[in-house]
Amino acid sequence: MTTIRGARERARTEVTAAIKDEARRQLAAEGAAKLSLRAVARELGMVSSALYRYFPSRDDLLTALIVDAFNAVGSAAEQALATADSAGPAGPPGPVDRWTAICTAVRAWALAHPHEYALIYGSPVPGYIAPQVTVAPASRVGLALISVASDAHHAGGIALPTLSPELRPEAERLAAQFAPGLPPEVTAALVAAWAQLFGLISFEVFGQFNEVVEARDELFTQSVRRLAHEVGLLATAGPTA
Amino acid sequence: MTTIRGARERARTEVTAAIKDEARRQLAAEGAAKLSLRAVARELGMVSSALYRYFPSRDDLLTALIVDAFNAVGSAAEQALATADSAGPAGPPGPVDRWTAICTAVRAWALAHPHEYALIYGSPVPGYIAPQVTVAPASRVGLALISVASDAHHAGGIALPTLSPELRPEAERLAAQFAPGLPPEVTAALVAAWAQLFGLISFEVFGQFNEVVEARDELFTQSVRRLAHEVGLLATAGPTA
DNA sequence: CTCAAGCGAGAGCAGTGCTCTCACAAACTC
DNA sequence: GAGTTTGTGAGAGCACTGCTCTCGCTTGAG
Repeated sequence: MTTIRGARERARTEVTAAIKDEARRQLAAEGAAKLSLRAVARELGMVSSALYRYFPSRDDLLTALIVDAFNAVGSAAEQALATADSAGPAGPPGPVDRWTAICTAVRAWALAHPHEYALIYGSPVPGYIAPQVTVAPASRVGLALISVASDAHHAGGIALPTLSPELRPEAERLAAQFAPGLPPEVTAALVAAWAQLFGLISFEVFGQFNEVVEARDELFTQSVRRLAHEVGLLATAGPTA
Repeated sequence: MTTIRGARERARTEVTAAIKDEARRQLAAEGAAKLSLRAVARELGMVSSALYRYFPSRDDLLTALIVDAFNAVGSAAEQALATADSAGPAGPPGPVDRWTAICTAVRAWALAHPHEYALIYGSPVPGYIAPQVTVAPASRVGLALISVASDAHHAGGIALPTLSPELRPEAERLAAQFAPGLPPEVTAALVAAWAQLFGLISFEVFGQFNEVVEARDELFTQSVRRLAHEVGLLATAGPTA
């Protein structure tokens, strides 16, 4: 896979990585709106036009950063789930704890990288339309949440939420498309919980809780457990028990 | 109050309104990032430097638009609550219906004004710090939600949610600061529901539901009723019954 | 060894927010 | 009513921005 193809290609990947690193630095310092190609080039000791050899436009640079951010938060979620499953001193964790592990990891990543979080879960850039390459990385967190519900379901550790008749067709469509084998009651609740989870995180990251909520850890933890309950997850019963 | 002070002041308020109108038009067309003072001035037939007589900087124009947006969504919420209370063919509406009226109105406003919504509930502008004048308009939706819970509580139509011991001190602080007379169990759940409500709306407005959720009306309605239930609101019992 | 491809430098275009000075006109004072 | 203060618009200019184009140099493949 990573066969060295020559000095030129190696230099190219190195410069590409350096550009993205510097861009990420400016992103963290000033935000996406003030990300300037010229400033990146200046900091890297090259001239602005040279950057266009690596990224055809500013939006393409942003796309690369968006994909990286989605992958970062996605792998944070996946790793949190993995370590929660492995480091079990008292047996395998229950579905609620697995759910909480993912949510907590996403929140921690968001608080550690607010500008990258804003890039992917904040206001969309006006003319910018997310290219197809972003959808797979973007769905990693959602898939992790689905897997928790799916494992719990197969282990019998799930209680079906109520589902209004109006929402049932949509729930069945969602189940068929994203979580085959999961009851529609669960998938509908899952999608809602997914959005509400990011509502909690966004309000904290974007400062809406400033001067309002102080004990944010505690509020988040309680809310996430409630969301798990809404989805139907039960505190007892390990994923494979 | 609005005594006409002379032609000069009248012209000033007129021009100020025209600038904000044109800026709002550009906001709706292109988004906040592409809002250009020069373009606004061009459209209004004046020179760019003249705009600085009315708004000291681009950020000040944005602040004015932000305040207007908060007031717009706030009054939409308040009016929705008022009409829900007045137009009752079958007696006064229950707390859940009052809650749903507010949430639905906020969502409708957000979908109708996506860029203004992004301005106030999306990623914060990097260097921009919300001045004090924004906090009162910003809290109107929250206050409307609180009033629904408060009315229900005084009418005995509320069921106390569970409250973890870790969150209790914060909940009591919130109750004392924002909703005197409301039980801490309710205020904690209320704040969480507030954030989760905007999570649902933001995911829809910002396109996170694209290619995922189709029946958004139904999902929103069910989720909002669940949130009302989480806060402790009961479907029965009118606000003053 | 040759030659096309990749690359950086530089100039340049159209646009941006913002500052400054200058001239004019309205509004207030005496 | 004359004179002065104050608000206002126009214009030039500064330091930026994203982006395009051309020009040479270097590199690696044929």
